[in-house]
Amino acid sequence: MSVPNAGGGETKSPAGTCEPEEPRHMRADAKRNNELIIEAARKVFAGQGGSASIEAIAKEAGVGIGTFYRHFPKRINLVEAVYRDDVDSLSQLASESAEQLDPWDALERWLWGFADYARSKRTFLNELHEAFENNPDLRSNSREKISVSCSQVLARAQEAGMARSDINGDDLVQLIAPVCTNTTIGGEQNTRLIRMILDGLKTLPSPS
Amino acid sequence: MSVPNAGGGETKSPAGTCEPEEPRHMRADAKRNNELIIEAARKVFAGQGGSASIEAIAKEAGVGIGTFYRHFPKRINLVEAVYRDDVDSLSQLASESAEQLDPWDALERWLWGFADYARSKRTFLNELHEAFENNPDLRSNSREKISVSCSQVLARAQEAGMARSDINGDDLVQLIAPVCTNTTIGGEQNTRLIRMILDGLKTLPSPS
DNA sequence: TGCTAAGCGGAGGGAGCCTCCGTATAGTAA
DNA sequence: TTACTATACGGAGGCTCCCTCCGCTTAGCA
Repeated sequence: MSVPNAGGGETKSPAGTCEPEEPRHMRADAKRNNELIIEAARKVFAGQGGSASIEAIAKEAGVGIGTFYRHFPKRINLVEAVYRDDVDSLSQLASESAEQLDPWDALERWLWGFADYARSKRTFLNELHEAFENNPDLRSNSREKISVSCSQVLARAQEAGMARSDINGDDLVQLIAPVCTNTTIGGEQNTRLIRMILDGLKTLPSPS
Repeated sequence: MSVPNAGGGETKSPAGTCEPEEPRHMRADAKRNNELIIEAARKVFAGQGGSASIEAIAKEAGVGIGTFYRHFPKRINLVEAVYRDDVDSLSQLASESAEQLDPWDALERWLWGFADYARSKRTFLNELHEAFENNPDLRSNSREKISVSCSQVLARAQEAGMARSDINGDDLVQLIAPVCTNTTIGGEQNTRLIRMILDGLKTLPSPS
């Protein structure tokens, strides 16, 4: 969950020097609205694309414009928050799947989750690109997190002999992401291609 | 020179089926304004970035808003026109250089011209990306044109024994473009890197 | 020289972004 | 429970930008 304005201070007060262990209390209503806005933004971006108006997002979230801007002073802050939240969800999905499912099912569930994530980025690639430019760490940190999550479920399946071992998490992510973000690949084709990748992943490498 | 609304018809009339040999007469003032707008847009985009206002561009061009929209009904049409014009300039530069200069100087001059072109794209990469999405042919056609131009000057230098022969136009473009579009590379560093590439290009391949 | 298709230009409607500030309330202390 | 206040809410309104519309102007032609 990303809370750019956490700390509740006025916009003018310096926020850079706060002690990290004491993230300053946030009122329950503020926290709830923050989550509502991110959830609404995800929905509206998916429906209307990344250029959707802030008014529409605030309305969908059921909050006023003023509240919106208190939480996300710049539009880019919102894009970033939605993205961070998506990436965090993927990390969580990896942990949950690993706890609850057998190794192959956990891997498959995570990969489908990742495919959903990647597909959802198609509608606001430009905005995301801008967010990356605005904050270079965002890209590298997220990439790292995703790679770790993928490796987590993949390694478990590999150790159980359920997935081929000549591929790593990064490879897999690089293989699936483009298939999902490419706008010329339709939904049905996308699903078929990912199924094929999964089948390949399940197969032992052919002797060269 | 790109003239999206050439033919002077109403916006509603279909423009896709025109005969290429008879581009329908365009009044001299219209042609002049079209060129003025593209030139102004290049200047304003370079100074203010791709999100510069259309008002600013029209003002720089010395034309009214109405005139602007007669020439470029959508903002994206302008981005496309500027880009096409840039690419055409590169083609022209290749031909001119080949006529006027010795093979190596022609190659070098074209490559510096290409570097300028690529650098100028940094300020409106997002807009360009949008234009490519809007019109997929734009990307492939432009890439092809640039590749041809580069090959034209490169081949001449190679035939004269002034440039190594184990590299082709596409390679060279792919090598230089990222160095120029990368926003983390400063102007001075950029120049040094390109000089180094040029030196490498002049050198015979080392035996492996 | 006069005609007219083509082009010019800017007022103004509409939409979106963001600020400002009066009102409401969660959390706390007594 | 009550009273207090730091924190948060919300929307009117100012600003900017996009684009349309339509009356005025003029290049090019007969």
